[in-house]
Amino acid sequence: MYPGREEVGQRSETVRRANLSAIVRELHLRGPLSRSELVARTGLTRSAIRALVGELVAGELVAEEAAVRLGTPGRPSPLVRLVPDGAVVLALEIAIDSLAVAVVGAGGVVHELERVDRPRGHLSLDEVVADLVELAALARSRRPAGEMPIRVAVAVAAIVSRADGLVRFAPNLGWVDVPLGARLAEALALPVPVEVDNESDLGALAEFRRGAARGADDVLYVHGEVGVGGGIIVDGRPLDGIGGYGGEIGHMPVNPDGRSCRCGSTGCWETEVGEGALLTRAGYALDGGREAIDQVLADAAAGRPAALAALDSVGRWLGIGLAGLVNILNPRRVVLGGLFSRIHPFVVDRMDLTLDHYALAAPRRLVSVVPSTLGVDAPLLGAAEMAFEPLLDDPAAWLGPRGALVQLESA
Amino acid sequence: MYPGREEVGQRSETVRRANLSAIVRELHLRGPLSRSELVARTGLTRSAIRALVGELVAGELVAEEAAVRLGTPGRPSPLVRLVPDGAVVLALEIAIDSLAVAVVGAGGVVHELERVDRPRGHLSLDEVVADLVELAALARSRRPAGEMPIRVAVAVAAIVSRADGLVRFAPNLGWVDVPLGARLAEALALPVPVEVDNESDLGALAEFRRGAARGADDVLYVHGEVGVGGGIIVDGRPLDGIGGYGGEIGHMPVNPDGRSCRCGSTGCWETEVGEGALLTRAGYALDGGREAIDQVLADAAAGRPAALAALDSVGRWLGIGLAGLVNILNPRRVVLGGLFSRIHPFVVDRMDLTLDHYALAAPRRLVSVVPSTLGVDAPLLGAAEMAFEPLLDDPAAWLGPRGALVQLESA
DNA sequence: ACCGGTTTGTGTTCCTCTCTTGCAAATGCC
DNA sequence: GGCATTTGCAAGAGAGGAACACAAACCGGT
Repeated sequence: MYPGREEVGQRSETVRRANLSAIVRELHLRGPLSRSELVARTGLTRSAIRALVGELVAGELVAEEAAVRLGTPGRPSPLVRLVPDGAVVLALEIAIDSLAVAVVGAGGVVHELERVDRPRGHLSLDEVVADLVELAALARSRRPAGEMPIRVAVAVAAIVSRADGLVRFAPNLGWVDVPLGARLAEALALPVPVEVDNESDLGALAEFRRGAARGADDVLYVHGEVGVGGGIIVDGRPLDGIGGYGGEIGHMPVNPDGRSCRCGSTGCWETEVGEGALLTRAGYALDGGREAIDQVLADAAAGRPAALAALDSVGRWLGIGLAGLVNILNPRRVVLGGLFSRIHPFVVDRMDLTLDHYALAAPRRLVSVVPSTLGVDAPLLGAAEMAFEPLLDDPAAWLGPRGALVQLESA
Repeated sequence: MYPGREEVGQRSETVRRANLSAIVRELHLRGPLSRSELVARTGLTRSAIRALVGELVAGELVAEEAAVRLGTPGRPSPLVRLVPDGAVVLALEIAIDSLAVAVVGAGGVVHELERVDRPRGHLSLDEVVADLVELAALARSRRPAGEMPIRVAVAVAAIVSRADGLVRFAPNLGWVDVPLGARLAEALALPVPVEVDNESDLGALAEFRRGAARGADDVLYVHGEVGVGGGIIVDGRPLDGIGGYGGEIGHMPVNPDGRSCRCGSTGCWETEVGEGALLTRAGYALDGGREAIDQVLADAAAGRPAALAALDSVGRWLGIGLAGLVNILNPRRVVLGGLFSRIHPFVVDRMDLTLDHYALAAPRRLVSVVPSTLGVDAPLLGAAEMAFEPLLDDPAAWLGPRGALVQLESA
């Protein structure tokens, strides 16, 4: 129903492609499955599954193992699993306080993960790119020689134009209209595309696929750091918007006569729930970074009134903002990431009560607000998930003629 | 990419179904097309198009006409068009001030349209259903005897649970948890399903398909009446949310310490931009209905300060609310419907300026805010569009064996 | 402990569905 | 009349479905 763009005609090859895609996607998302489970999941016949899996096995993307006996009657069905080294991606992240890189294999296996602290403040594109390239080299050096990721993806704390890999606005880095994707592609010198996306959008994807929002088709991921970012999943698909700028929930006006925001607007949500709001209300200096937040949490745990009051206020404004978003989006699950995940125990009561008041009853009843399960790595893992999309979408393009995994040129 | 639910396996029939659907959908959305244009649009071969169109012609859903000569060289291509009487739907609307019914033919041809004023205030379900049935009978009486709509859809100013046709909350009608769909189906006594949806969601669909948002894949429709409703299109698909309650933008908190809202919350957007806010600020009584609004607009046209100030305030709050929505959704187009369409000339400047301040630069640049082109009929026409979906989705199910248009039982 | 019956699943062959390819004919502008 | 475009038709290729035989494990009775 309601296809987005021009529906192009289908042909026999389309069917095969869609079916291969369905199998690989199931394996990627749910882990190893027996052939008969694949039959049940896809609705295809044994013959078809057999042929399709055979093709994937020949292409060394998946492997079949001896049947596991699980107490069920009948002939055991061979287990089909993605081979973790069959296809890997390189995921990068530029966060406020750290840089990270990961090599992730098909099925979501994290082969390598490196995260290093990063001083806050403005750094040049060159510096950041150089650091990332070094990290990537380190991670890749521990992998089999000659291993080539099928794609590279970067999560960055910024407003990003996905189509061209341009960082539009990154106040924490001091970047405006910076060609991150192109520069990184050049510096990495890998013969594969480099994609760039917002860290909150990718955090949403990761929590949706492998975290706290698994199984929910409508998801809102709210990422608190210095600013507040959001990632939205609608009916299983990321909400990107026309320019890929969707999900900038931190700049939703909730208090139009309130404080001015670094985006130039006034009363944005992040001026009430961001790191700065918490620190200011708790009586700390703004430039304390993570240590200051740690201090606030320690104070709160110790029962100090200033910290508790600050957290209470953040909890209230969290509830107010989420109420609006719940009314607009009617999600099944809201996942709190970053700062919000850390303060969750201290704010949950106030937040829930506020949500009860400000949200409509019907959508409120259906939503659950939970902290992130992937923690700081959510955006990084989301980048990996995004990087796998082309493979999941068209596995045949990655199956070499004689079983070698090669990348075919595609439009 | 990113399929929402379990991707079911595809088979040959799936291909045919998808291709038939693509053809019918193109014809429905773009109007008559030559066979060769269909070839270009779908990417299928002439032979395939020939066979598919032939099947549709045999089923009397489409007709082929003599080629039009348009000065192009080559053999002229026959024009394929949906026959307007081939499949029709019955669309109904329960608005604040009126009831309406339409009989719409494939391709969006409005055969009949009746709208009658309705007194404001609480009416029982029985009364409303009886009125609608009467209106429907009137409209259908002017149509060929024996004509049977393929589906019925109702737009209603309420929070609706689409899945079961339940009206959850309709403050203007005084309804809570009312089984509108079931009762209407019973009273109409037509052997076809009756669907119920929110009038703003359907207005969005209509403006997206045939109105001011045509060609834009990411759309926000904002409907002002007593309350404020919204309809959201994301990448060409309606944003329903998990319970179908999505798009309730009227209850987004924009002024959490402001007035209390009839939904039970405080500072909802509609308390600042709804009809009540406008009337109150302009110094009129709240129960004036449409006449009072007319008076405010007349006053404004005459330059009376109170009316101008009230409109200015509404314009400002419109800009504030839209800024949040633009940041969250990054739409290509925002369509103002209902009350907002009427006051648009008076508020556009203030609204645009406010939007400039409160919205992020990147998404702001890409969006255009325009008044509705379908006016009061947008929700009604949206209901028709929704009612046509099953046909567009699977035309074969509506092609009888010998060319008669019959509805097949489907899961 | 043994031994068929039952259940579940595989392998293989042939069939059907659907679109593509290739060639010849038709049509209308220049 | 030449050329470009499109149609119509018949043969061909790709892909999954259906049916049958067989294999492997569980289950219960003896």
